[in-house]
Amino acid sequence: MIIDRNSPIPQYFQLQRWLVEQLEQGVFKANDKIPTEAELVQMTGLARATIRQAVQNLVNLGYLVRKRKLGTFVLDKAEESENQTIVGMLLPDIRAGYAPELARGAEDEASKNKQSIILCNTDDLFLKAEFHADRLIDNNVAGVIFVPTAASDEKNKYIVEKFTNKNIPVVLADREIPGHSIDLVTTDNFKGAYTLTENLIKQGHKKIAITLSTLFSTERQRLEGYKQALSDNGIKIDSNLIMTHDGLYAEKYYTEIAHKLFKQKKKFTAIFAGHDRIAYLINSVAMDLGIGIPDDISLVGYDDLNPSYHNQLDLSTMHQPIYEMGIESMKLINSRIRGDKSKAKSIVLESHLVERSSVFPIKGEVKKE
Amino acid sequence: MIIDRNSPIPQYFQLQRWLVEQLEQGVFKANDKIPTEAELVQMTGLARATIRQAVQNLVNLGYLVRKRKLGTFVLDKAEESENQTIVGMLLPDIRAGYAPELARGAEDEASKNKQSIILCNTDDLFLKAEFHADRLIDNNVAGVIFVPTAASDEKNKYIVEKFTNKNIPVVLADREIPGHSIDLVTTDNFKGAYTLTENLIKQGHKKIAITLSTLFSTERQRLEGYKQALSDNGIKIDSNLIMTHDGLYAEKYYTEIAHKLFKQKKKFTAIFAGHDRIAYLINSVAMDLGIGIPDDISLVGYDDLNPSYHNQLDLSTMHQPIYEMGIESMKLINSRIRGDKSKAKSIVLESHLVERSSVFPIKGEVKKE
DNA sequence: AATTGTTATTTGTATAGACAATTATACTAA
DNA sequence: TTAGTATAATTGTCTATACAAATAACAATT
Repeated sequence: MIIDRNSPIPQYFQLQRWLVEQLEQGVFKANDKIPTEAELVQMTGLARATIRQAVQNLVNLGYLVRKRKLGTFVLDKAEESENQTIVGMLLPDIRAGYAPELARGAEDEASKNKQSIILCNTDDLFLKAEFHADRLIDNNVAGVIFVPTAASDEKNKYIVEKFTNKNIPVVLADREIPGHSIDLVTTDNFKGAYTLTENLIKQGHKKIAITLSTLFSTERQRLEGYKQALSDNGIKIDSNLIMTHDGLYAEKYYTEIAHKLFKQKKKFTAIFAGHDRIAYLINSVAMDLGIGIPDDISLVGYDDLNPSYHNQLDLSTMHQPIYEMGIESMKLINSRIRGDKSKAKSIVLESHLVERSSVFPIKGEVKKE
Repeated sequence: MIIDRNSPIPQYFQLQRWLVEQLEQGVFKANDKIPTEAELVQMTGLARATIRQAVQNLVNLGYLVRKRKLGTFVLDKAEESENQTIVGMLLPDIRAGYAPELARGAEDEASKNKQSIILCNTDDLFLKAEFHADRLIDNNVAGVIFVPTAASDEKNKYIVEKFTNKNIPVVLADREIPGHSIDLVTTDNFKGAYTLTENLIKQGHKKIAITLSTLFSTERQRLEGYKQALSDNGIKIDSNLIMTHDGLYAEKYYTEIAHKLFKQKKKFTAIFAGHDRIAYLINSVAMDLGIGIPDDISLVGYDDLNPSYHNQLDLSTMHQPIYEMGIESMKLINSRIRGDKSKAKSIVLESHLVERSSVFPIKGEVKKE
């Protein structure tokens, strides 16, 4: 029996639930006609007004459409809702680093599905991320692409859970949250840094300085790759050459670090900058100090940002497919929006070395493959 | 009388309209209790079920809340709707030129009001702008910030009208649509180019080449400013030194143009690049050709993009307050969203000259102020 | 002072029946 | 063939009535 007249649950609501069940089980399919009100009266024994109340609610909820004289029909939920969704995107700063490229990749993929992206700048701060998260939830975003902030893993997890608690899927882009299994699209920063460092070693460099921030999983992994490459090549790790700091990227910091490094110039022949922006900054400090790159010191970066803009430096670097990262993040979030409940995925994209002219091979020391 | 029983308009709908009218006229104010169903039965002579139908619709539409035993109350529409709005932003490419800075300014101002921004890349193409416009309308944006595309004025107007026909206000950012009076936030490109050109003249340059696209109002105005400055200083305009093209920005074009220019090197001493990206490209062509800037040729740009990134060139340029342009665009669209019906405004922000070292003063020719 | 019970008020759910409006379809007339 | 017309099916609007459920406010009890 469809309706239990002794239940405390309102009968119109019982009917409503039953109808939704039929829809979800595919008994009534998209564009099908459901039984007429008269038929439902027969089937349930309810008054027509009660039937109408249930059906009206489902019309309001977007499950059904009524057509005069024709009957009541099932709306194609997928068509109506899967498109036209809005996806939130939380990234550090749309002006800086790889963010524009990432946003563009995501937006291009979104456009294909007639989706839209709401863009939020976190400046890598937990509080801003939280603020934007609440707004995105209020705006009923269907999913979120999140570049974790510089805050602790717990705090980043907290942001993710704000969404997942409301059944809004989240995909992390670029940076992971260690110890938590969440969908992720990134590159292999360990491997990339390993390759980059090994390339320096092959060109005869043994004393390689590195400078980066420890706040982000990506840069920490690059540090590990660097260390491993040194170890594997029998080079002792010199902690004086590892200049980490635990703050956000700021010109002031890295200018200081660059100065400190150059003061002990004789101790190293190459610098591994944590990312391209650091590399460009180091280059400009070097110019100020009259140090030539690559003549005096070799320099590599990581990211391969917009090389056309600052091709005066001609930086050797590890190219990350940022645009593709945006696309893949969007594809993954879409599969979650469509209801893919499988366990968390990590999509790891391939980086590749881009050799330009900021590395000077040390004569007589170049190893052959 | 509230209800006209002879009208063909359903009585529940008449009542509904009457209630909305009362709400809008402030007869029932926010958080007020409206008459009970019993009272409305008395007032209208309708059956309670009909009353309920009208009230239920208004509950669904978010005008009212029902509270058992207490009555039915007016929701504070303003609180619910004025904030939480979404503003659309149509710009050429979030990766390129001033777009990131503009987007960030707009987003920061939006955040203050708990608004969100949907970002769309038009690539300066009419068809993409149209596609995104439809999506923005579907997403019920409350307003739109639009950087006109490279298409004709009529086509850009058509995009604007798509929105205004649906009562969605539009603010143009940076570029205007000549001949159409629409809210605009920009800088004075004529004056800026005039100042920039005059500065070159003061430093002894008389033969100044210029290269830019004629597709955008901004660049056309810069050309006019350049011409006027030459005329006012008694310098004849040499059409051989004006290299315009009527396509979108593309490295290929400007590389060609730069090569053409440098072939007739002796005819000029300075180049006015239509914007910074062109300037950086010209610089890199010059480097390839072994031409020194500023030693052989002086170079100025327009925009003052991210100078920290490519400070090898140290470009003299006209600084445009792009971030502020984003903020002001957002403020203006918000005043329209809040219902400001006054006539179209043009907000013109101040640019200023940034003198760096890409201009070489020609000895003995420098004029004094 | 705190708890429990009662009452009146108001919205919530439900029935049975009537007529109106709309429109796909079939039929009819030009 | 086309245009108009009737008809039947179906949803849309409306009435009158009844009882249920929730709860603020008050009263009674402990």
